[in-house]
Amino acid sequence: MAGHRVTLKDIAKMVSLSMATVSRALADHPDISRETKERVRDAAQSLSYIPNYRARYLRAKHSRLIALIVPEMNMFFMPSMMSGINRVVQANDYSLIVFQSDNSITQERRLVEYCTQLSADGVLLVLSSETIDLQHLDILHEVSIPVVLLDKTIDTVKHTTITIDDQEAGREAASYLLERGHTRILGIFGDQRQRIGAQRLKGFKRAHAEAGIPLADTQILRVTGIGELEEQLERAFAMHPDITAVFSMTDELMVRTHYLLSRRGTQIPDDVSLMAISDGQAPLFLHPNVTHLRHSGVELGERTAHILIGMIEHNSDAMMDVRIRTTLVELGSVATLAAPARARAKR
Amino acid sequence: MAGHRVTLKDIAKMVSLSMATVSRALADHPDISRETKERVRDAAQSLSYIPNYRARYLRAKHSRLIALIVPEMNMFFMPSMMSGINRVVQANDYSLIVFQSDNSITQERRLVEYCTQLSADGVLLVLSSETIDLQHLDILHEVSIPVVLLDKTIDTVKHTTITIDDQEAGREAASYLLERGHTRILGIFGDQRQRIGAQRLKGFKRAHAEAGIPLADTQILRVTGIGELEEQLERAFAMHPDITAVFSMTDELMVRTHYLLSRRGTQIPDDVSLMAISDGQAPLFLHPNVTHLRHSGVELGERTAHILIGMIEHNSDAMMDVRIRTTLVELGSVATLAAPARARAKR
DNA sequence: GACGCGAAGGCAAGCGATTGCGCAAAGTTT
DNA sequence: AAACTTTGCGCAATCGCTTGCCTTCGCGTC
Repeated sequence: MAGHRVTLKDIAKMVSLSMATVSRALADHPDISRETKERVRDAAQSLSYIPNYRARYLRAKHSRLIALIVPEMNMFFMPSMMSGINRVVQANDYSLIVFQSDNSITQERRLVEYCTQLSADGVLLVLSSETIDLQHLDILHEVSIPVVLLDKTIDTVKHTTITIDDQEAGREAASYLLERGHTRILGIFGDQRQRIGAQRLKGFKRAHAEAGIPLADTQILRVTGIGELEEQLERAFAMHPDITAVFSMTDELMVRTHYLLSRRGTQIPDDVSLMAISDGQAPLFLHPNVTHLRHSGVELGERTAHILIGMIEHNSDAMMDVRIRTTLVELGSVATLAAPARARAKR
Repeated sequence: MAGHRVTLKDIAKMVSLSMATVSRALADHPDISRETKERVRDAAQSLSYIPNYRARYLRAKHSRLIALIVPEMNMFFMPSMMSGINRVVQANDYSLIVFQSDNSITQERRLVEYCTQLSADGVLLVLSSETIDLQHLDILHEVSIPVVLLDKTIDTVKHTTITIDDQEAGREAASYLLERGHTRILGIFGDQRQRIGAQRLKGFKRAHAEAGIPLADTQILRVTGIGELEEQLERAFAMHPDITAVFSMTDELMVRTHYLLSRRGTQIPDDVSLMAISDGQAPLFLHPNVTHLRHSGVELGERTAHILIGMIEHNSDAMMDVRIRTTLVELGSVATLAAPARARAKR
């Protein structure tokens, strides 16, 4: 019907004023008289005028767009993280535009470039599994678009990063189990090329070292595809019949482990205890609920978004490296074993 | 460093040509000579020129932005749906900008308006639970922005809608159970004000009617908050000790039901069979894997995005109503009961 | 030699807003 | 009454790019 969208010009024509005046009137600029403002507003109303933000932003040289690039949408971490991000992004009048790199560095590169072309005001990046260096982010720096890396990342001294305190989480989990008398713990880890996996494993090992408990390399599973888990698990149990606890680095690994354990008839926690690092949802719908070190995806998302917006608005590019601590949530999946180790823990 | 972004003007200056020529050269316009094109391209290279899409789009009167408004990011359906949407959106050179309405109609309204201000080329909308009419979408129609409703929706004759074939799914699930001899099935449903819940229930009832099996209203749980489930479940089992199967309308309800059943020591499927409508992920990490009617979030997302893009590009506003069929995935959570009902099914 | 024509580019008007500066009329000051 | 201030508004440039139409030039044609 309309044909063309109503613009300032149309309003200007209607009230016989210049576009400049109309613009200022709508913006409640002090230079404009009260009555003029009213006339203009009425006209805008009656024409059902809708301001064109893109034109406005073009002129203002920003976009109020924040781009989020994720490798994939998995059901465990992403939703809560995105929810957190989106909440603060929206609250600050930005819009979130999300891209998937499908874990391809090529895609990731393309998307980063695309962000510059769209002149995003900032970008949030969860690295793809193929990403091993950060050169493709230089272009963002050149056009001074701030970027913050979150969750999955690699070591860098040039970019602001915000992650779980992975190493500490790994350590705490293992300590928790060790303190409860478990001296043979099976650790299930993901791809070791990712920092996240490497760090959690490091903490896991450190806890053993600190407690003076030996840790065989065969107690550590490095699972790159969820399909491998079953076989690796069986082998580990065969090799170490004395395993009393299993630690799972992620939710995905945890639910799968829980399933496999249930299927082979292993009782949790009577036969084997289970513990994980989790964002806290999955542990609640597994029986028994699994004790975990909780990292809130929402919190990570919110903090990240805050930081990015801070960088955008203060034009700062101070680099920081924030680590979010996890909190222990004790549910029913860990048994406390008898005497010896117990005593030591109490000492 | 740069101070200002390199623009066509800078290139024009560098090669002493007009902006128009530079623009055409970069666009490989036939009016421009081969050598000029090369000179221009080289200059663009050396200045590391980045085209400003927003300026281009402003001029072209479109945005290549598709907005997706969702009520919330839950872990079950959203990730796969968004993944599907995003894949086709990206493949067609649009960008997806996502908003959360937090299940608030006020927010939803605001966001829809925001879409017009950003001049999104199209809107994908998953209705908030508070939405009971679609007036707030009229504004989209006025400025001719196509919109398609998906998943959670309400009845409408004015808007293109794409959903699971909910009623049929409910019917099939119940039939499946009935055919296997379950004559006392507990149905767990969500909020009945939502079309999705009402339809699935309708199908559930129809299956009973068709099979001539009585269905007490107490066999139907209407759960509006997941917290209510436990109590309702207990009450139902107390009232109907002869329940042999439970049907769960969604993943969320299903995992919770599975958990509660496990906790009370109910064996699946020996004591009680479990069946659900699901997007197919959760059933795999529960033990035993649960038999379900699968609806692919990815597929729904992809089809929806395709349709919307079609509407955008062909400027069509033909209204349609597509229903996606579910497929049965038989896993280990349903037992087949003995004689009587069996016989009837075979007949 | 007048004419036509294609090739290669430039002019300038947009897209829809914002904003520095200028200017006239009205009000204040001295 | 001359000199200043306000008040209220318009001019025109600008954001960065695209595109319809015009111009210029060289060349073939009759």
